[in-house]
Amino acid sequence: MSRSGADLALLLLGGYRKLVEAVVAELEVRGYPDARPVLEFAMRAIDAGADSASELGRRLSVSKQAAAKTIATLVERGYVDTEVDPSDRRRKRVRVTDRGHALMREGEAIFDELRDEWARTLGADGLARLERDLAAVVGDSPLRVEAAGWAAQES
Amino acid sequence: MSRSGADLALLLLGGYRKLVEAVVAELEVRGYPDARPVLEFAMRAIDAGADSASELGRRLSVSKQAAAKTIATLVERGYVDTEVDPSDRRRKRVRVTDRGHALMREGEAIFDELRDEWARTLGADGLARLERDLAAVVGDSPLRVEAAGWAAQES
DNA sequence: AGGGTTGGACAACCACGTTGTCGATATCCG
DNA sequence: CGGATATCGACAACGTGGTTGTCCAACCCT
Repeated sequence: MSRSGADLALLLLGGYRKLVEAVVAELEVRGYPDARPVLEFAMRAIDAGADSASELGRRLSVSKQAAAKTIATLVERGYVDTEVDPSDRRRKRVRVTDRGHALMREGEAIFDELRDEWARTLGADGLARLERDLAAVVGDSPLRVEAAGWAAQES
Repeated sequence: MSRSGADLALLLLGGYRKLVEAVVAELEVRGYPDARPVLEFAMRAIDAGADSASELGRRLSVSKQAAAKTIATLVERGYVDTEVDPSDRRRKRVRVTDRGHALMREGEAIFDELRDEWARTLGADGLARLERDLAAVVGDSPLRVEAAGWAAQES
């Protein structure tokens, strides 16, 4: 029944976690043991044009330092590389590598499979309604992924 | 439209954050500047019978050490107190204080107000459907609140 | 009595975020 | 042209909420 507002929050969080944990787990199986949601979302933003730490920070509504750290681990893991911008030598241009793109493709595929599963239990129109209602209520607010610890450990 | 599975995840997370951020912000206004979601949820569990660190850890699907830390900060802030269990001197019984109960009441009230707001934009039946669908899809899985950093700073 | 299990404490660590400061470039403007 | 100002990235310290691992004391069972 879930009459309480707090339960509603938990339900929402539960849905998110369910999805994302499944994706991370499946990505691990498919050869990306170090995929983390933050990294996924950051790569999306980078690919969509946030090609520097400061810019990435802005897009993700996060400090540029946090963005820089994320980029550092992305580079470390080979999902992204950087080169100094010849037209502005302060900047380092960030680009998603082939491996990075491969990861993104896999991630999207898994996400979509999961969504299809939901569509199966809710009905296609049920899912559409869920998404519409959710969108109505949360608005198009900036993303802000983070949600840090949620699945930091594999367990 | 949000056709992608990843967007669905973001929508869910967005909903959760929207709710919880508002609650924390409002609690701050109402005189609980140090209320954190983890604390709220932990208090609920304690009040519902998880009266020791180990037990709380189990209920929240979290290590007993993590639970102990949470209890420590709860004690520090005066929301909870402990006493050794006379019938088992290893245990420390945890109990929510009056101030803790007050906080919980406020929190619930705010959560419910927010839920009412949602009901206003979605319609009562729309919200009910949302909750039902969500419950169907996430199941009655264990809570696992955490979602750590999400609002660690007040900004 | 004596061994296994459980509760809590302590320490080290990880992931992700924050501020603050700094030097090096770019840009704007008088 | 040249100096003030803004921006970029780096580094450091810290906060929050997790994780392991180890340890001792207390409990329970045979």
